[in-house]
Amino acid sequence: MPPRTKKQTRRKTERPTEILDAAFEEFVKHGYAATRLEDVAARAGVTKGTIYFYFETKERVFEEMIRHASMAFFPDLKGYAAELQGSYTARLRDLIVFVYRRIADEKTSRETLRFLIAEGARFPDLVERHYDEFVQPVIAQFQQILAAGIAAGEFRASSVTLSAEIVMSPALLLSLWSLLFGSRKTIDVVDFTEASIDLLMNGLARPGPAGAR
Amino acid sequence: MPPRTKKQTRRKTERPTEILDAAFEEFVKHGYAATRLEDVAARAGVTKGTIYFYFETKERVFEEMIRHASMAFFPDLKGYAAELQGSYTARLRDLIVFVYRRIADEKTSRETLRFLIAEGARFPDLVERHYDEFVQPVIAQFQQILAAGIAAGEFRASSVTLSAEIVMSPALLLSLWSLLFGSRKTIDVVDFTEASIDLLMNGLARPGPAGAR
Amino acid sequence: MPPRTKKQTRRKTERPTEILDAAFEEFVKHGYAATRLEDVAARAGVTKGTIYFYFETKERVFEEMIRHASMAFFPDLKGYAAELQGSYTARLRDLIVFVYRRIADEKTSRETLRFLIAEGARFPDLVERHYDEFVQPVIAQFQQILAAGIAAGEFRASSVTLSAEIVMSPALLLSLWSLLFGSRKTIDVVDFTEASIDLLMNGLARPGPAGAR
Amino acid sequence: MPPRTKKQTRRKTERPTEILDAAFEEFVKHGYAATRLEDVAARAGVTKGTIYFYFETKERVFEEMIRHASMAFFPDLKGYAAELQGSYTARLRDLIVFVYRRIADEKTSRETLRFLIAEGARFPDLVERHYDEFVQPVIAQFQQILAAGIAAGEFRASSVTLSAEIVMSPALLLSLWSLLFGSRKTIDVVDFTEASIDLLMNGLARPGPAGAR
DNA sequence: GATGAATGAGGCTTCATTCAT
DNA sequence: AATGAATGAAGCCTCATTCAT
Repeated sequence: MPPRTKKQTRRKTERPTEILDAAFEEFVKHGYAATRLEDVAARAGVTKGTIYFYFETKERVFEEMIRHASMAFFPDLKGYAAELQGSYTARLRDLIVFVYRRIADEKTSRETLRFLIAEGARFPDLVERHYDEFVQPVIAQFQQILAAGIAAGEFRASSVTLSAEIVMSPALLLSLWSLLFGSRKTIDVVDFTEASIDLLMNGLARPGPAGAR
Repeated sequence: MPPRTKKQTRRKTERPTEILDAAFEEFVKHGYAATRLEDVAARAGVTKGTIYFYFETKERVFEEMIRHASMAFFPDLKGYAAELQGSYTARLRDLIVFVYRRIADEKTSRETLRFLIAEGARFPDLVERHYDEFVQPVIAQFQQILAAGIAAGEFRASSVTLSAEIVMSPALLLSLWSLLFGSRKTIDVVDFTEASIDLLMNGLARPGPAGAR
Repeated sequence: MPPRTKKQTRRKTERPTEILDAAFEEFVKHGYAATRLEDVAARAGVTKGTIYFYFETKERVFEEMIRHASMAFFPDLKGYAAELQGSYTARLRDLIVFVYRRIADEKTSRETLRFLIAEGARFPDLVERHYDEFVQPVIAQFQQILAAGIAAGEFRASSVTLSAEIVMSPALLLSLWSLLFGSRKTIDVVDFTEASIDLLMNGLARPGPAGAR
Repeated sequence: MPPRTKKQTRRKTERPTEILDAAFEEFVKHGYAATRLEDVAARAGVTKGTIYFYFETKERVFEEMIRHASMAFFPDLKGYAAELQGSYTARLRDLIVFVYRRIADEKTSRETLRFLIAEGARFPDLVERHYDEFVQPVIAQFQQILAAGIAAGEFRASSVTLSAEIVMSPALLLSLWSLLFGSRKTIDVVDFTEASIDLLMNGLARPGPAGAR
C-alpha cells in the first residue's frame, strides 16, 4: 500500500471536517459576519477555492459547522439515562451532573449556544434542529425521572407542575456566565452544581417527619 | 420666543435619542455587523451624515444604544428592595417576581442580553459595565435577603452556600428561551415563575416538624 | 453665483451620463462580460463606488447605457418622414438615404446592434424596447410610402407583398459588415447605397412603355 | 480485435467532437464569457479535466467549436453553382434559394454569425477565415452569375455596379431577425424570399418593351 | 485517457466613513 | 445642523487552469 494513495484518500475524506473545525475556531473568535473565509481556509491549510469546492456559501459553512460541532453533544444521552440506577433522587443527581457538565463545561456546546443566540434569526432551521435533537430530549429525560420519582412517592407532588426546564436553569446560567464573562468572573462549577442539587433535592423532598434527604 | 426655536431645540435635543432608538430596532433585527447605518438613519428619519454628526463610528452608535437601552432596567432596584416588608420568604418572593419580570418579560433587557452574548468580545467594556450596574447589584439584593433569612432562622442553612445566581437562573432561562425560540415554543412565564418559587421556597425551608410552607 | 455651486450641481446631474458614456466605450471595447466596472469608473473619472451610487448592478449599467445610447437614434424620424415631398420615388430615396446613414454609418447604432445580438438573451426587455421604438416605426414609415406609391400608381403592385424589411436589408448588411470586418474589408457606403436604390427603384418601377425611370 | 478496443477507439475518436457539440450548445445558450467549461463537460458526459486533455484553453475550445460548426455550411457551394442550368435568371433564383436557406434557416450558421459578431474582436482569425471560406466564395458565385447575365444581355447593365452583397442582404436580415427576436416576431422565410427575388428580378430586368418578367 | 481535488487571480458588490456645501 | 455625493477598503464568490493519481 503506497503511502500516497492513503494520504490522498484520507485527505479527500477529511477535508470537509478539517475545514469545519477551522471554521469553528474562526467563527468563535470573530462571530459569523466578521469571520473571513480566507482565514478559515488558512487555518485549515487550504485555499479559499477549496472551501467552495465543498461548501456552497459562507452560510452553508456556518450551518455545517454547527451541525458538525453539535454531533458530540449528547450522543449517549438515552443510553446514559437508561442505565441510571438507584433511587430517583440518585438518578436525578447523576443526570444533573452529567448534563450540567456537558452544557456548562464544554466549550463546544457553550459556543454553539452563543451562535444560536446571535445568529438564530438568520438560521432558523438550525435552532429548530437543536431543539428537536438536544433540548427536547434532555428535557424529556428529566421529566421522566421527575414523574417517576413523584409516582414512587420519592418526590413531592407540588400543586404547580415543576417543569424540567427549571432543573436545567442553573446549567444554562453557568453557560451564559462563561459566555459573558469568560474567565473574568468565575463561578465554581462543582460548588455551584452541588448547591443547585442541594436546593433542588430539598425543594423536591416530601415534607416528611425528618426532612427526607 | 418664537415657536420655531422651541421646536428646533426640542429636535436637536431628541435627535441622538431618536437615532439610538432606531439603532436598537435595526440592531435587534439584523445583529451588529449586518445592520447598515443607512437603515438606522432612514428609520430615524435622518441621513447617514447626521448619524456621524452625533456619533463617531458605528461601534459608538452600538455602545451608546446599549447604554441608552439599559437605562430603564433597574433604576429602582435599591428603592424597591428597601421597601420590601414582611417575612423574608415574602420578601424573597416579591423580589423574584420583580426581577424575573424585568429580565424575562421585557424585550429591551432580553435583546440587550443577546447583544452582550453576541458582541461581548468586541465590547468588553459594555459587559463589564453591565456586570457592575445590573448583575452585581441584583445578586447583592438576593444575597442580602437570603443571608438575613438564614440569620433569622427562616431559611435553612445548607452545608453548601446557596449562591444568589441560582435564584436568578430560571429568569435567565426564560430570557434565553425567548431569544432562541421566540414565539415558537412558549413557556408560560407566570406558571414557570410560580413553579420556580415553589421549588425554591421548599428548598430553602427548614425541615420543620410539618414542612414549613 | 459662486462657481462651486454650479460645478457641484452640474456634476450631480451629469455624473450618470458621464458614467454611461464611459460605459459605452468600455463595453464596445471588451463586450459585456469582459468589461470591468472599475475601468468604466476610471474612464468616467470617478471610483467604483460612485457607479454603485447611481446604478444598482453591472447589468443595470449596461441596460441604462443602451437606453442612453439609443436616445439619439431616430428622435426625428416622424418629423423627417412627415416633411418628405415630391414623388414617392423621391420620398423613398430620401428616406432610404436618411435611414441608411443612421443605421450603417453611426458607430452608436452599429454597436448597439452588436450588443443586442450578443446579449439579447440576457436582456430581452432591451430587445423588445428597440423593436417597439426603432424597428417598428422605421418599417412603418417605409411601408407607408410604399403603399402610397403603389396607390398612386407610381410603384408596381406585385403579386407578392414587398415588405419594408427588404428595403432595409442593405443597410443592415452594411452595419453587419462593419461589425464583422471593421475597416479591413470596406464597402463604400455611398456607392452601395446608390446601387441599392438603383436596384430597388427598378424593381419597383412599373413596366411602362419606356421603362419608367 | 476484441469489441472493447473497437468501442474504446470509437470513443477516443469521437470525444473531441462530442465536446465541441456540447460546447456549441452551451456557448449558444450563454455566450462565450458566461459559458462554464464545467457545463460543457457535463453536457458532453465527461469532466473538466478531459476537456483540457483535448484543448489547451477555453479560447481554443471556442475556436475549434466554430471551426467544427461551420464545416457543414457550404461544402457543396462550388459544386452546386457549377451545376446550375437554364437562363441566368433561373440560375440566380436557384442560387438565391439555396444560399438563403443556408444562411437564414439553419441554426448553426445563424448562431455562428452571432458568435462572430459578439466575439469577433477577440478572435480575428476566425472572422478572417469565415470571410475567406464562406463570404467571399458565396459573393463570387453571385458575382459570376450576375456578370454572365449582363454579358448575355439578360440583366440590365446599370450605371452603378450592383454588388453581390446586395443580393445577399435579405438573407442576412432574416438571419439577424431570428437572432434578435427569435420566435417572437416571425418573418415568413418563403414569402420573404419570394418577395426579395421578385424585387431583384424586376430590378435586374432590362426595361424591355413589355417588361421582361 | 480520464478524473476531480485544489488553486488563486479577478471582479462584483457592500458599506462605513468623509467632506464640501 | 444636516445633507448626500463620493470614496475605497474589504470580502464573497466564480471559474479557468493545473496536476497527482
